[in-house]
Amino acid sequence: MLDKTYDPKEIEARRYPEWEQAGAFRAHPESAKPPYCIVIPPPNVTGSLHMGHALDNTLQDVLIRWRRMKGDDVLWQPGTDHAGIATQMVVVRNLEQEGIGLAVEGAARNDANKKLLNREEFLAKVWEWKAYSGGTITGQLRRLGASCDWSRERFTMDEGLSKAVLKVFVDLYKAGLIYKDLRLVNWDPKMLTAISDLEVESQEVRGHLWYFKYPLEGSDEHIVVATTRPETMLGDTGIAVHPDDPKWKHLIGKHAVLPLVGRKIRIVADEYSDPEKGSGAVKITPAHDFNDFEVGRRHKLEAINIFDKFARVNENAPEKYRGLDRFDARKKIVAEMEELGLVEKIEPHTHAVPYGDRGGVPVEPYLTEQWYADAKKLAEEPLAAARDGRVKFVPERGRDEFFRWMENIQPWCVSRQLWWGHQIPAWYGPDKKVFVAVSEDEAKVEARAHYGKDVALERDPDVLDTWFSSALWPFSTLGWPDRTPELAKYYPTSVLVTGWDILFFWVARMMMMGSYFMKEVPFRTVYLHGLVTDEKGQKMSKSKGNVIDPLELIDKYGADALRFTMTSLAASQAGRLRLAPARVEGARNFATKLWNATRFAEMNGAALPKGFDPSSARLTVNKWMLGELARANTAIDKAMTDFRLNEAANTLYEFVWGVVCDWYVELTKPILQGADGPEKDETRAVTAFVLRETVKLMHPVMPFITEELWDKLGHREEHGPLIGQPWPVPTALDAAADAEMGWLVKLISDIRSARAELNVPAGAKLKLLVIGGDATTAARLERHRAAIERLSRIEGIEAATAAPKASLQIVVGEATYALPVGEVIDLKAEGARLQKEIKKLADEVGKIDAKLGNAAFVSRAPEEVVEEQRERRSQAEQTRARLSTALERLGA
RNA sequence: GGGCGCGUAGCUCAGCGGUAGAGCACUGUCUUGACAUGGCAGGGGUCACAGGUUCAAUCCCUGUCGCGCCCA
Repeated sequence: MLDKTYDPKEIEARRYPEWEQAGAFRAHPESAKPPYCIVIPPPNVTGSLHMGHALDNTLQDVLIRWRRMKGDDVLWQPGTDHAGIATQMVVVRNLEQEGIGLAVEGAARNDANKKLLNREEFLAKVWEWKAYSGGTITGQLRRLGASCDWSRERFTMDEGLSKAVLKVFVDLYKAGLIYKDLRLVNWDPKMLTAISDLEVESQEVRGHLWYFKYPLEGSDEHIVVATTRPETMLGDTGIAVHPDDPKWKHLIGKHAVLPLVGRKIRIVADEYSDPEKGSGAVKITPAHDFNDFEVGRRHKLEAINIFDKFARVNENAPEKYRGLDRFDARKKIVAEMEELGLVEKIEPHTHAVPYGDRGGVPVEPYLTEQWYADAKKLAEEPLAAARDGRVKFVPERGRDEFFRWMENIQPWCVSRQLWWGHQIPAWYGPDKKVFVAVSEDEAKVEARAHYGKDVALERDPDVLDTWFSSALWPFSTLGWPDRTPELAKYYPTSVLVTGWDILFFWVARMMMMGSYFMKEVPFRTVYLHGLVTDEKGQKMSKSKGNVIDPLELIDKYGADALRFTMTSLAASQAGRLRLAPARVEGARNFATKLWNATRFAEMNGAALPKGFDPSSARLTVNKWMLGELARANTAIDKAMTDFRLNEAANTLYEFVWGVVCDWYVELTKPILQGADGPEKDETRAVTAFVLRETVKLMHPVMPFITEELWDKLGHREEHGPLIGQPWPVPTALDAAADAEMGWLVKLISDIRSARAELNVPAGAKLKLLVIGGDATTAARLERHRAAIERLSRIEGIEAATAAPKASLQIVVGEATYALPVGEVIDLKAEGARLQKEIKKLADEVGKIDAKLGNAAFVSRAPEEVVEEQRERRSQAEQTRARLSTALERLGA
């Protein structure tokens, strides 16, 4: 006997290891079954599960478990990401707590008392941290129920994947698609590394626009430039004005003298300068602004780098500013310009400032040599694949977003000045000549060939962008560059499930690398979902204190409840998915409901006879139930196929609660609790059958409770665990049974409503008099007598010619039903109720008449629509007429 | 500034040419032998606003307003 309520804790803790140890999650590349593969978006190895993971991985697991039951050879490829910059940051922060710093060149100014680690020592600490916390997130994914093939778990820095990274870098270099270049890069002065365009977030900042007067050479005149960044004037090498600007065009070709520095700078004509903005004249600092860099190049202006890597003023500036932080330098410069009377005015000004997404400080455009990948070239094939449908996006507008990004893509800066990551396989000779090779030995061979002798080589200290290795994930995890059976069978993978937020970071780059190295896009479908936010639509963050921890929800309501909630949340077209914790509670209640329905079945001897054939059912209620099951089955398959997982969840909810529990269980109680015989046997069998199939249909969404019930129902003994069972195939529908049950449900509902509205005491048992019922109705009433009596609290059903005066009356189909209530009834209230019903129907008839009276409607609308309106009118009118009769009789 | 998405019941959201739906909340009622984490019944909506297309618009088109996201 099942317990009264479902207790997820113990069951979840037991079931998961059981599956895993039985190898239920294993892929079988050797099998003849068709492949279905999803690669997990690898979470940060040292991270922990948040709501985004819970959503993303629930959706993947639902698809995976469904396809597994459908008979595919399923591989859900798990693994973790070394997450270079994020992990390095965490470890650095941890070390700081212990008073340990990094021995980064030039950084020691605040670190006098600190113990400093060199690269090797630091990496040892990171690996230590990984060993300590690396299992956390995979353990939490297990708690969620994720059925990944853990025997194949990979890590972006494990040996095989590192080998893939090296090969990719070297191959792309040799193909000219990776190159080193000196250009402006987004520099994070806190993390002390270059970052890619994508890692820059612009934020609106309320700042100022300073109007500086730059004296003209050999004149008392000034030219006024407006800037949001006064400190960069130390690196100004020119001034740009619009060629047609009447205010300044006469100065083109002349020179100004840069205040505080004394440098002579040229005034150039360039359309970049907007006469409407600021003063119309722009100071040009080629080394510290992307636009200025372009202007500088057009006019051959010198690029003077005035900052060091900490964004402190360097030796290229006048001595008194050296060593100042950029913001201190700003203050000092503004003060001095004011003293010199060179500040014309200062306006408040709101503008976008680029921030590093990790370091959280404004990034500095910084002139350095970095490694770049030719993203434009690599994007060609993915773009073609998206255009011709080799890769599909769900929802479709993902494709447009993808185009928008890929068609305007810039070179991808792949080098990072970090220690944690894949060190770039490039070695430099004494003359800085670079040798790119998969190993130092091979680099040496190349160097020997070049120099004609052995020389000392020095390896490039930089590491690769984290996304470089995750871009290879769909094939590196399958064994590439080796030609493994896994690679042959599972690539391209079936679907990639991820959030909109990493469409460019990750999805686009996987498509680039996959297309290039595998000659085929890495997945057939990209399924994108929104971001989970709190109830108010606010992004969850520690600082706001609105973080909902999925593990707490699992503790409180069970993993299945969380999964159900995530699944029913999934389809929103909005970019954000607001999570109301009450929904999780509702999902927990749903699990309890299913549990109790099973408990009911168990208590009533539901059991599946060997070889039971559902098509042998004779009772209308059972035939109908089996039809409803088939309907749900079909709807769920359709929803899953279309990636409308919320619809699958809603279908399950409505089916289990609204159909099985509310109606089938109640309708069959008289049979199950009545006399023994074939009807009882059949109903017990159908109940057991329906529950067995229901548990299968629910398994992808709620794996734990369903596996438990499957076992408790005794199926495990015979067939093994539920996770490996074949998915149900819908059976045929029975239209006659549907019609009859529709009638029955309406009859019972109408009686219940009338009773409740007239405040007939719930316990009062009334007689049901049938007036004007035909033979079909008589037969139906007879067949369902017990159910009607029980569900609508009736005692006795009899035919009659007219309703007694004091009775409730309802109309269902061709018959009128009277429930004599004697003194209990308030005749006025019953009259009002009937009048309300009549008015509703009359309104409907009126509306339909208006439609049918419209010649354009009748002639232009499709025939079936017109016919349907006529049919509805006739039904409504008949019912209205009968209710009017009933009302008259009440008054009589 | 450019692009996209969203404004539907008190709240969170489905629906997206032809009877407006769910969950939660709310009201009444019921401790009936599966379940009070429940049953039964009910109230609540000019589907943001204004035009247009159509026989017919919550749904398609245009514009306005509000909110959000992405890109500059």
